[in-house]
Amino acid sequence: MRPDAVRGHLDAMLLSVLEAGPLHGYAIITAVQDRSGGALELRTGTIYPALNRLERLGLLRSSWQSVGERRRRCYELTNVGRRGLASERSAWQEFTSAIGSVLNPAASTRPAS
Amino acid sequence: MRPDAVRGHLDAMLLSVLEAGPLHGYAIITAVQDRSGGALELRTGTIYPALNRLERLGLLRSSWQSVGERRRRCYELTNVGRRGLASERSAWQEFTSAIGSVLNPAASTRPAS
DNA sequence: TCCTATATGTTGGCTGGCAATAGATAGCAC
DNA sequence: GTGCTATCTATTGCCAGCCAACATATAGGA
Repeated sequence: MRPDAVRGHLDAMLLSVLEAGPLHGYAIITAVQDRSGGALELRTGTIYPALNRLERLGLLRSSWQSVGERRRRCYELTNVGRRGLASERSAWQEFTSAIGSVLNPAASTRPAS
Repeated sequence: MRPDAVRGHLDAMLLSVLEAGPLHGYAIITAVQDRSGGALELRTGTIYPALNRLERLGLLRSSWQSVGERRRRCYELTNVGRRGLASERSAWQEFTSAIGSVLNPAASTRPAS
């Protein structure tokens, strides 16, 4: 998988892995990696700025937690974020449908060519 | 559809619309638009440099044709281009599969959460 | 005469993920 | 008790690659 393949679809993925409940940054990286079967390895320089941006936009909210001496910043969806996720999902559908129909046009639309 | 939605998938689409036979630049734009149901409107600043690059890489070959006083530059796939298209198609499958499984994880992989 | 469609091309700019870097805690193996 | 790895957060600057804007020309209809 090309490194910056997620370009344009990062927000959707971040919101999606947070749908089931709050996660901290490092856990988000491993969650995406797990869900994608190891295909997607997000970098810290990719997600931390993105998480900040999503929080600034009101799609996420964060809170610090302590585990021993460790500090974790946990992110969770807001209601705005939930609606954002829904629209990101439909945008993904439109996107794959559009590109997909160019790459593999349905035979029925080009009957005998 | 966001303007630069094709980012990273342009080559695949160009090779794909040329699979059935040679086309010139302007016809490629309308072909992509038609196949995508109007969702994708490529710009000249997008495809002409891309076509040149693909020719330089040996995936395409071009030839000038005249229609009256008009000059058209027709592009067609080389054998290298045909193999390139095949690998672009499988890359597209892997890509949609990876992102898709993050956006909509199969219920079976998270049985009762 | 003007507008639109057809046709090809270039230039500069911007977006956004990434590589590189930085630094801290924690646990295990040796 | 020393390294190595995993866990955890964060910033900076780069650059690939598509796009907007621009430039140019033929052709045909209103």
